[in-house]
Amino acid sequence: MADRVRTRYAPSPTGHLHIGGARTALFSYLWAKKHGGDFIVRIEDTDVERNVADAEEKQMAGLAWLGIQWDESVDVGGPHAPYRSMDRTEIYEEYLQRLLTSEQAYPCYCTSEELEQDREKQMAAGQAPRYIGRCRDLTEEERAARVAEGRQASIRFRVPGGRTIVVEDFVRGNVSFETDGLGDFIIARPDGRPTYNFAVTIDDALMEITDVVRGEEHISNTPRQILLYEAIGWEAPRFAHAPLILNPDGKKMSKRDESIIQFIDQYRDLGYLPEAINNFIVLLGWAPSGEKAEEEIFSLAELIDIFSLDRISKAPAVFDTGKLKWMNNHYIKEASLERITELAIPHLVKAGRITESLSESERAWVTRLVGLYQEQLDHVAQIVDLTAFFFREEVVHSAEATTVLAEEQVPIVLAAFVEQVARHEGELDPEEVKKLLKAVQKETGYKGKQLFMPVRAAVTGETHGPDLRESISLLGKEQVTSRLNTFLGN
RNA sequence: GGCCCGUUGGUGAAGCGGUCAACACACCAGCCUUUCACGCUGGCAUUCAGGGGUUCGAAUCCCCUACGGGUCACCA
Repeated sequence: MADRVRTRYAPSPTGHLHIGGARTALFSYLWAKKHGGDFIVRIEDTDVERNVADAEEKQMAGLAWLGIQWDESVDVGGPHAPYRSMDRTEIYEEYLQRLLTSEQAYPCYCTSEELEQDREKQMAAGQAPRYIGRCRDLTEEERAARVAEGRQASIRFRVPGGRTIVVEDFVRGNVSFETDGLGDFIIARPDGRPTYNFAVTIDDALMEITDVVRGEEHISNTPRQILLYEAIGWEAPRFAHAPLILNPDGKKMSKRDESIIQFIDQYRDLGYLPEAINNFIVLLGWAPSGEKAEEEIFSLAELIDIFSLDRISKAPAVFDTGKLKWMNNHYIKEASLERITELAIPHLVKAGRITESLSESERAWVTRLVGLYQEQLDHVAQIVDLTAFFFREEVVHSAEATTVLAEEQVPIVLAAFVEQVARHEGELDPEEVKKLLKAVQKETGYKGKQLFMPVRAAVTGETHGPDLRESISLLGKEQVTSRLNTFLGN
């Protein structure tokens, strides 16, 4: 086996990049990079019926967005091309023939109906459903007879009986399986296309993958693959099976599950940051050790340094949406205002708040607007609702605002403020607003909440909100004046 | 049903024979602040699914039970 660590992420092109897939890819990537090795993305498209047209691009785009860079794949090529299973059929064919010739595999003529019946019988009898071996020891004549009947042959691997296969797993330690519980499994369909277990074994071996990282659902496939490696005379790679990811209810995440956003591009579209997603996802079933155990904010570079497969947990990981929000907010606060603004603009455009092409001053205005909310955003899309009052034609007063505005000093304070604003020349920058408010205070004698709350309530319609001076400044002289006058009935 | 695996607070999670059982999210209280948000400070498991054992000593090792999960496809 090559010394250089090589890992791979091998999705089937059936949909967008999923949380679970992203985690598997991340783990694989981190492990390879930690050892200065290679990370490969291979497309496992042997189930042609299920393949979805642009799923391959979607998967790769998702990885690219996360910053998970591959060294070899369908787009950049590499020394072990091609990287798409269905482009490798002649390779599988070669090994299939080899197994057939050595009688380690044999043609099976059973129909789906027959197999289904077998299964039902076994289930009814309380037995484990597995292939009963009807075609296992057919003579040449018997085979010829089935072919003459017009039956099609799939190819089964002849599982040796009475053996114990030990899977050496980074996370689970040694897990053993009895071959007697396996049953001969199909490695190629009647049309010659390999099944997953066969293709994955051939591909991993030929691509010199040293460490296979994948989800727990694959662990029971592993003994089959080990048997295949053995039959062909290859050394098996090391394995690491990551635990399942459960939804917040502690149930297995299903594709239809609506309690949780499952696809990476959905997070991207909502304004989650890739570094937050990576950081959150890596903690799904993995935890750092030693002094790093008390930390949980990690950059990709840092993760490459501290990640280790044997720190992956055996217990399922629960997707904690509250934690994700907190983490994304953390990264949003850390990001530059320019970057967050850039992400916010499309949302504001889509909501009809601003136009697509912004003049320099408009852009500066939007930047300040976003800056007002940057620290409280869980995800950037929230900017639309948060900034609603800036764009409304008429101020809508909340119940609390109405209460505040009923106080007796309100008309006096507001009238004084309108007057101050009207008398002011030039732009209303925050410092100016501060001075005007101060002047109102001197003039009317009202200060603190009695002064600020009426102004806030009348201008924004809310009793809560971001910095008042900046808000008023952003609203501009005209808007503030008209809103105030409307309220005062002028 | 067979075979594999898991089970620490409201939640995520560290812990690998001797700790007052980390840390974080959430929550509560206080501070900061014109409000909200942010931030800061403090509080929050006498107990590690339950029951047996091993040991001077167990969340940590062994066994049983319960619960949860994976898998037994011509899907990956």
